[in-house]
Amino acid sequence: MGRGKITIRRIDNSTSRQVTFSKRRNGLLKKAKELAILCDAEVGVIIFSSTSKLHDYANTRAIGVLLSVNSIEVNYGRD
Amino acid sequence: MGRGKITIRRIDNSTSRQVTFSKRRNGLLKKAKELAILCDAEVGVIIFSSTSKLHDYANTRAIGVLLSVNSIEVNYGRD
DNA sequence: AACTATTTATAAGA
DNA sequence: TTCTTATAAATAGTT
Repeated sequence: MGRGKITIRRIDNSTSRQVTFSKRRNGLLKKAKELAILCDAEVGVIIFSSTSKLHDYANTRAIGVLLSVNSIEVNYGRD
Repeated sequence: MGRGKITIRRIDNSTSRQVTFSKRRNGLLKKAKELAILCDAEVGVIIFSSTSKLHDYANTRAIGVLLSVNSIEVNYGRD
């Protein structure tokens, strides 16, 4: 979707890769939130950029907790 | 996107909600995979439907491990 | 950081 | 419930 069609393979140009990362990250998080609301689901998204930096997460208690520390005993689910 | 515009709020009709869930779940996972490949990122998506059933996850070792059990000591990150 | 031509996702309908 | 299609939304390339 855009001025041209692309193939899904690693973007070599670092600048383009960063721009695309930023755009698509936002799009993914938006869709995750929409799915959660529309369908009453719990949806979690975590994204590490290629530099291992955590960029974002959305909507699920357990994931939020999980990401706030590096090593933790977790219990997954809704109850 | 579709025959009509919708507002983002919980879909009351159970059947419609299920249909939308199925469609959007697939869309979200596809976009997650694309982001991971295009931008060389690690992207994880987990989705619990409203009945607490795990539906899917995509692309990140730690999440895969995490979801395979219910309670586990995890170490998050890329190394 | 905005714009817009196109592609892609998807809401309804069949 | 799987397939179709009109339309909304995301986004690739541009400015």
